[in-house]
Amino acid sequence: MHHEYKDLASLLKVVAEPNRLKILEMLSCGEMCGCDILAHFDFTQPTLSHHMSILEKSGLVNVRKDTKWHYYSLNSNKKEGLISELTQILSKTDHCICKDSYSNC
Amino acid sequence: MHHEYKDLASLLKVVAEPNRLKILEMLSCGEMCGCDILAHFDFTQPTLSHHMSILEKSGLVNVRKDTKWHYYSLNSNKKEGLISELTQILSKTDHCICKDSYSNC
DNA sequence: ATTATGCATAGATAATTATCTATATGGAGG
DNA sequence: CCTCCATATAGATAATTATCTATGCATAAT
Repeated sequence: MHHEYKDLASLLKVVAEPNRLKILEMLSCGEMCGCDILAHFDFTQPTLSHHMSILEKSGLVNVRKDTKWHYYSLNSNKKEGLISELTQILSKTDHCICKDSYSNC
Repeated sequence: MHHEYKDLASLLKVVAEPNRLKILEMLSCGEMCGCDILAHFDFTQPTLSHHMSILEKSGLVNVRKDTKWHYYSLNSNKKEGLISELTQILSKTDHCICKDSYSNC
């Protein structure tokens, strides 16, 4: 399995969770701190911390730490990269795996 | 949690797997039968059957059954719906959750 | 008829993960 | 110094899932 698929799948996995999708949508409006994000959910603070950590590690979300508060924001470059990679892999292209020499289709 | 997030997350989960991503890319070139798809992978036939079943149920892939063979193809409408929904949820919009009355951001 | 092929199903297993409670850390304000 | 508040970490658990082997079933080919 090529890195291409694994890497994109990993990033998609980050996004493929309803709570994280909602968080990302909230951040599309602008920067928010953790406690304000938490107010929109039913789960506990450690669970939010878990989700934010995953979003952060993926690169989709940036953090700005101001003393007590952590301000999260959407990384637009990463977001656009995700969408364009997904779009490309699902679209008919000349360098599709089906065109290579190992293929018999 | 609104249906919107759950539904989109479910569809993203289908796509967030390296082998299924590769299958979808292969199908972007056109229809393929199961055995030809299998030839591109190291896993066993029941595993492919599992992945194709998930792709089929999601609506991303259609099947045409011709006697012994099952010919799989990409459902372009579903594909485009996925990309547009993801794009929209990650973009700043007027009807973002942050704009509603329950929000304090 | 018998064998080979394409695909599905059943059942088991190991890995991942979303969640919880309990606790720690670290800054703000009295 | 002590108490609140925002966040992180540790450890446990239940659910999901990608994979395997074994087997069944239908059609094609000989």
